[in-house]
Amino acid sequence: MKQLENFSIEQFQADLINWFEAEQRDLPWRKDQDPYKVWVSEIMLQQTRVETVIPYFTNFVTSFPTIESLAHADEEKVLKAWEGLGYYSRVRNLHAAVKEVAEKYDGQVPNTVEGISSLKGVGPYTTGAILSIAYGVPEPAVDGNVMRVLSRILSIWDDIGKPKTRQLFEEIVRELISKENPSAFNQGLMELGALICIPGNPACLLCPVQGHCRAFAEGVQKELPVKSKKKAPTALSMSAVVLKNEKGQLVIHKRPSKGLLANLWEFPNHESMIEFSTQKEQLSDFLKNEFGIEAKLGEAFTTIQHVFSHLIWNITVFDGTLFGDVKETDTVKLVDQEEIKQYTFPVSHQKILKSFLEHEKAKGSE
DNA sequence: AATCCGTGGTG
DNA sequence: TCACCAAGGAT
Repeated sequence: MKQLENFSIEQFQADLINWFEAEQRDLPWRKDQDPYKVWVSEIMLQQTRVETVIPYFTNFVTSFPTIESLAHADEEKVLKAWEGLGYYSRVRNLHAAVKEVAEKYDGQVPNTVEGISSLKGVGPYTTGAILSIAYGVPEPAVDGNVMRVLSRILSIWDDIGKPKTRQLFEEIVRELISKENPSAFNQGLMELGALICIPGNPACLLCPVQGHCRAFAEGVQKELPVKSKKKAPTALSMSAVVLKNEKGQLVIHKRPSKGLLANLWEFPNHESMIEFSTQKEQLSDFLKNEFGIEAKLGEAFTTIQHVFSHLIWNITVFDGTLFGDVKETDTVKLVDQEEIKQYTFPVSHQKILKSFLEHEKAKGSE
């Protein structure tokens, strides 16, 4: 492979692994090599920072310490343990995959590429990560860190935003990886990317493999990796309503099982026209048509902006009072302020609830 | 291949 | 402030 010509592979492996063994962070998923816990950590770490994951991981493996316990756990509780982490299909896929492992593999996480990669939510990166870390199998685990680090070390100018580029790096890692310690090698690359070879201003003076780095030798480390820009998120105008009955209960709705924020609960809301003057009428029609709800809508007591990776919600939030009763179903419920804690809400609707409670409090103290 | 899918931290 | 981003996968 031409990218590795004149590259000292064995010395690089040794320098990287020695550094990792000496300097690696003390992280909760590094206390043992339980394949289940390695798996959970890798799913949580997808597109999510280590500091964010730590408390979620600790709580999750305490609540669901084994494959069996997660396989038999209630869906609502599993989702609740993920609340606020984002990318909620990860936990739905993890739950389904763990059930499959419990049934098909007698609770043993597979140790082959075919077995692991066929599990829901487990792609090329996670396959390599579990195999190398939990089982010591020399498979590449190419994530954003690995592409950034190797782009610099080998001075590779391919766009890491392109799917094809990941395959190139997998081929490179197949030749580069330590067969003796693939776990430390793969984790070392990622740890280096997280601590030293960071985006923007890499700490090259502290780098254990500086002597191997072609980008550093050429002084172009800040130019790498090449990464194409992503499309800007599109803004959406939304209306939402916190509806209360005479008992103080609130109306909540469960989102569909597919798509954005699947299976999470929310306050009734819909996309609305921008004209502020007609928002309340639109919302009133929506409530009647969608839920058969008759209500007296009050004031728009707050506006909330919530930014997703590909969307921006600008939500105008009304309060309101129910007329008569609401037909409760699997997807529409009336809950009091204690019961509501059992339901999983996206952060955007947590903001709505918080704002509503402050609004009520302020009204009450007038 | 390009887009969808969350959230919170950062310079 | 805001553009970028962080241990990706599914479609």
